[in-house]
Amino acid sequence: MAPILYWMRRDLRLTDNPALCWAVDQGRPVIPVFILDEVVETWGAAPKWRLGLGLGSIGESLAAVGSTLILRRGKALDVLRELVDETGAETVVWNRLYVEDERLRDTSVKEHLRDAGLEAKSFQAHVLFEPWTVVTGTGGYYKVYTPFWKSVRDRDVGPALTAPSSVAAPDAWPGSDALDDWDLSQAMRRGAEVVADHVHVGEQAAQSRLGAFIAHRIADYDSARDMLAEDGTSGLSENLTYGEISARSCWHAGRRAMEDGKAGAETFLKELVWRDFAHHLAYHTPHLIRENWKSDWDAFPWKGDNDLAEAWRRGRTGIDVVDAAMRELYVTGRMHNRARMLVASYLTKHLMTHWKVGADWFADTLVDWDPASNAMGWQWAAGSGPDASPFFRIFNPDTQAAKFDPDAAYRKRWKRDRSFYAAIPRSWDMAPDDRPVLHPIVDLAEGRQRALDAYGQRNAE
DNA sequence: TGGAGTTTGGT
DNA sequence: CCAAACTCC
Repeated sequence: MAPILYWMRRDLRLTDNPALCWAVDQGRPVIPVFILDEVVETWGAAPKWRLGLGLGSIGESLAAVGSTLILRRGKALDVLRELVDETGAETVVWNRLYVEDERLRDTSVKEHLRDAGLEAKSFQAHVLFEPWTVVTGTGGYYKVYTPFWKSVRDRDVGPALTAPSSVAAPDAWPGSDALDDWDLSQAMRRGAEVVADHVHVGEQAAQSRLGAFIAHRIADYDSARDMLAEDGTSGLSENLTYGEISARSCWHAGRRAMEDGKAGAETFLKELVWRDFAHHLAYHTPHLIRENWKSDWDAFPWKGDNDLAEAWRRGRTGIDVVDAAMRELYVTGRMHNRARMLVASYLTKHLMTHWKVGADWFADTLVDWDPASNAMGWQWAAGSGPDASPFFRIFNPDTQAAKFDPDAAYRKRWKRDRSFYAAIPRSWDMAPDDRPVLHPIVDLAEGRQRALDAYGQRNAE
């Protein structure tokens, strides 16, 4: 019986996995494959490293249901063709993605497979609402979040699919690379062993994280999620980006919490929909990822990468909360959402540095990096994006810290955390006895005014 | 999902 | 004197 190739990408789970479920339901052998392909090769260091952990975990999960994850490296289409030749597969299935490089790849793969007489099927799994299904009254796509939210919040997302209890194996497995040979940690030239203490890898970890969040934290989510020192967020971004849990599972959990009268539940649903909105925008306006969404920002006198940006990266700006947040980033591979907004505002406004510099750095260092959310977030902060904060909305890091870190617990925690020195890029050659930056590299009032002046000048032109 | 400076209306 | 309201950036 001809096996089905299941091409895994950002869907490293068994539960609520439409492509996998469909394949299993055909009653034919299924061959799951992950390809280290032309798109994945472009990822930054931390995402690649974290991917390796995720692949290890889903490999074990697949083994537990009688299957095997095949690992191959190469151009996606070439590898799939080879596998078709090797296994006699007549069908290839996958779950859809929406960012341009992924979408161009997938469209081309589908075309070529069908031209070769194969069945190629894709499924919705990564987002709650596919970009082309959310349409404004005038037939366009949404550019502002709130109307987007209102148009989707009452939709039925369908039930989550149960995980297959067994996955039929082919008579013979095609050859597979060894995960260790890919050396996905190679690019991570900083302390992977430090970050490893902070990641929650795999489907089980994701589900228990969701469970704990719903049970203990969602009720206070509204206010607690903004507090820098509190564990008030769901922490699920890391799992969602690799598809270790489905957005739909999170959605159902949030809806149930809302029905149980948990106050913060709707805010959690809104955050899930922000993630969808990012993919909506990335699909309809692919340039969101790399260029100013509003092209009139092309004329803005951004500084490119520069010494101030380097101080920002190294957590040596002299602004306590900014430096703390950058340390949190290296040690944990993540950063509190409020801190992300704050360091992004600081880099783009006070340091007048192009948002791409920050976005690229996040793409290299975050274990929860998501191309759509990252680009949307940075453009929102910079003012160049759709539904963006107006440029004059400049966060004062000290004021923000006073509001969201009132007892300075967050700032103190990361100032004192010595593991930072083991977690930073080795090339930085920084040591605990380095003299701390006590004086801000840019005065907050001056930086704010300089940014406002540049904005005013640009508007006057 | 602002901040800073000013006005206002209460003490 | 102070905080809420308001305005401009």
